[in-house]
Amino acid sequence: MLQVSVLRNNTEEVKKRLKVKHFGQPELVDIIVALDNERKKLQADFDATQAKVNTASREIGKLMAGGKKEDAESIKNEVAGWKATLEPLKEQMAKVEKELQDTLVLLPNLPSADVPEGKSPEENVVVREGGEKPVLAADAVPHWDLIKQYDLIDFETGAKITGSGFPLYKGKGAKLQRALVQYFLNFNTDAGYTEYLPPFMVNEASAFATGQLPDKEGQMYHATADNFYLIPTAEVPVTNIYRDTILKWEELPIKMTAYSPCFRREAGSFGKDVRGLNRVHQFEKVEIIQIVDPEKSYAVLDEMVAHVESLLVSLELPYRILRLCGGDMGFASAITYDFEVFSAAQERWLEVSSVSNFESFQTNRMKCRYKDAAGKMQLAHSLNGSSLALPRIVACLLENNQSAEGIRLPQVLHAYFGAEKIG
RNA sequence: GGUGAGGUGGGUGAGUGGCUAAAACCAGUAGUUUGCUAAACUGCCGUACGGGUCAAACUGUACCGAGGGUUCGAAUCCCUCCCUCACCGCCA
Repeated sequence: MLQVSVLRNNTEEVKKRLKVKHFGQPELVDIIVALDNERKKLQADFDATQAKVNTASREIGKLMAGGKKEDAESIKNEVAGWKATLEPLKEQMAKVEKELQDTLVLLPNLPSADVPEGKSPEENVVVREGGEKPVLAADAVPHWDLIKQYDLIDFETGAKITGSGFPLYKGKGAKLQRALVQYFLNFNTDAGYTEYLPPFMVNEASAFATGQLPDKEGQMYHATADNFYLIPTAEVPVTNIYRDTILKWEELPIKMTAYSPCFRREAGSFGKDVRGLNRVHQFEKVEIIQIVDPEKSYAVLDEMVAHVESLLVSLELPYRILRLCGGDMGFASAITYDFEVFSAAQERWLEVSSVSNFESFQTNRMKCRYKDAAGKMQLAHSLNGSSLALPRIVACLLENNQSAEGIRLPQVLHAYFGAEKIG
């Protein structure tokens, strides 16, 4: 959520930047400022009258104590008159405030100055590529065939148990998941991130704070009996650790990592895009999250990008890093880098991580603040990234490393998996 | 799920209708003093939204789990809900 003060003081600049995100309702900015003006005016009126009531009430107390009952009664009558005017003011204020709030949450975060212009994924900018695309044998097959061949995942039974998009990992397939999660978590804790294992369902307040509500309600599974949402990413519960919190300056940066299953309804899409592990409703992911001093958030962003990159390098996968263009960015993000790995058998890039700086967009919703060196209250900045989402990593590991002798695993996984190859 | 107790500021904790934004203590912070691996004393020390100011000072309103209600006036009384703790039940 953007701060009204920002909209008020930089109205034109805000509209200009919203345009980079291809946001369709720039007029909301003016509406919000107008609503806020109205809010202020109403509050001034209300406060002045309430002050009179408070003063009179104290007076009544003194008069009663002094036994001057009649004087007290006459003031009471006066107070009753003021209070009558207070009621409609209060209602009006609540109405305007709600309208202001409801409108404010419709505005996406402003893209940072580094965000490239563009509307669609084709306009994302490739920042760099790394690793080497393997040259596969002529009979190389996509991961869904390899999964069958080595009996790693049973999609059909997963569909029977729950529905399509809920894979049932089996045998070495299941063990590979465990190995990857372990490896990723250790990689992150070695870099100074504190490990958490969060709840996998969250309440409404938490879903709102990180921006899933009201924007993406339909994308989450909703347990209506208790009004809980299944998390689409560990970002939601973990970032919410610091909801309604005032941090001390020295506590920053806060670095957290967490494994969680991720649940996504993701309606739409078809065909090749959704085959095998390309798109599923439940998948495993390890996430990294930081809450930092605003001055340092862009340096931290670079650090997180480098961290994820080194993780990919260690997996010996060909990858590329994209800077998303305005039109392809998420609602809450100020800048996003996507990581994609090359799936050699499908001959396409698959997204495996997304590292974003949210600046104060989430922390403003969450009321996550800190006291700076001068003792002044400031909103912290929040960032997060995947390190990494498993399904597509698995798809690429399988496809890129297939051979007549089985699937070779990168060195770093040997100890975790207990073998050097599958098959 | 049942019964009971309780939810007050960073922490402990007082406060059962007005003089309480809220005692006291601890922590924190600024300073004084003595001096030495620290002590003593003094001041300051919640948040939000307004007004005010270059910025302060100053000032208004709200907030004592959340939301309603009673009252001229509520942390304090009433109602609903949430949460925590204890015991019981059920259960991995």
